[in-house]
Amino acid sequence: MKKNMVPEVLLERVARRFKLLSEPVRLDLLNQLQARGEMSVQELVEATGHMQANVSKHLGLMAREGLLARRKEGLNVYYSIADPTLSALCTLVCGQIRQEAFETQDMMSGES
Amino acid sequence: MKKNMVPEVLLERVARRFKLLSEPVRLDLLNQLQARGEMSVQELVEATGHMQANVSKHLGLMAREGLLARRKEGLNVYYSIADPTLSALCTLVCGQIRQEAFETQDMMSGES
DNA sequence: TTCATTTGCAACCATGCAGTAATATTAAAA
DNA sequence: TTTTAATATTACTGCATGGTTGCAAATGAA
Repeated sequence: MKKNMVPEVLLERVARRFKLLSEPVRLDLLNQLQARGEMSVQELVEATGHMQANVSKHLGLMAREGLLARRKEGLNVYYSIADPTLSALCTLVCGQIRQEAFETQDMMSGES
Repeated sequence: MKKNMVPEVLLERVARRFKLLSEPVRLDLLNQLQARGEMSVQELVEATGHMQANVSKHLGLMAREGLLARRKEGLNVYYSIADPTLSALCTLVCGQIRQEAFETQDMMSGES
């Protein structure tokens, strides 16, 4: 019997939210925005070294899904983090991964 | 220039961790394990209604990636949650999604 | 031994999606 | 107007992976 039912639609929404965070390029973009605040597409392209079309695609997706806010000004489009839980999520996962790395003597360095 | 560099390998590990949580079936299994503790494959099949081969596949993957612990006893194999941050992650995302649903008058019911 | 139960594995198919190149769109500047 | 810059979109390719089927392996019971 099905117990502890969670509505199918909620499972799917949660899964889709996690899926947005399951790409290194998107995490890289989010990390930049977290550290430097609102940035234009061009700034993000320069900061991360990824191709413009790819950056634009990922930013547009994250904005459509509610993770980012979008503001147009002249030729530039500025993106910023809109989901207040993002940093907490990444901090949790980063911490756990560092912990696992520590336990297996497989150390890593760098900021979250 | 690349600023606020995060090691590529860390980005990939974080992405892979989020990816594990980006499937409704896996979230369903984790939810059962969170609510009822250690369970056998068969119990999880009955509790969720998914096919045995599919459940086994997802459980094996999550165990290999460190999310679950695996214990064999006779014919049965028991899985349990090994990553202590899982419930916090799901709670954060569920809460945010409920908040967004509330803000858009698109209410949902059910437990996390 | 033979049979039944539980679990895992291999092979297959279909879908999704990341990356890229080329082009389109928009807006400002000359 | 023409040109230039910034961003988005389209079409395409290739790869990863979720679901299924069928079977194999392991274990215990008859």
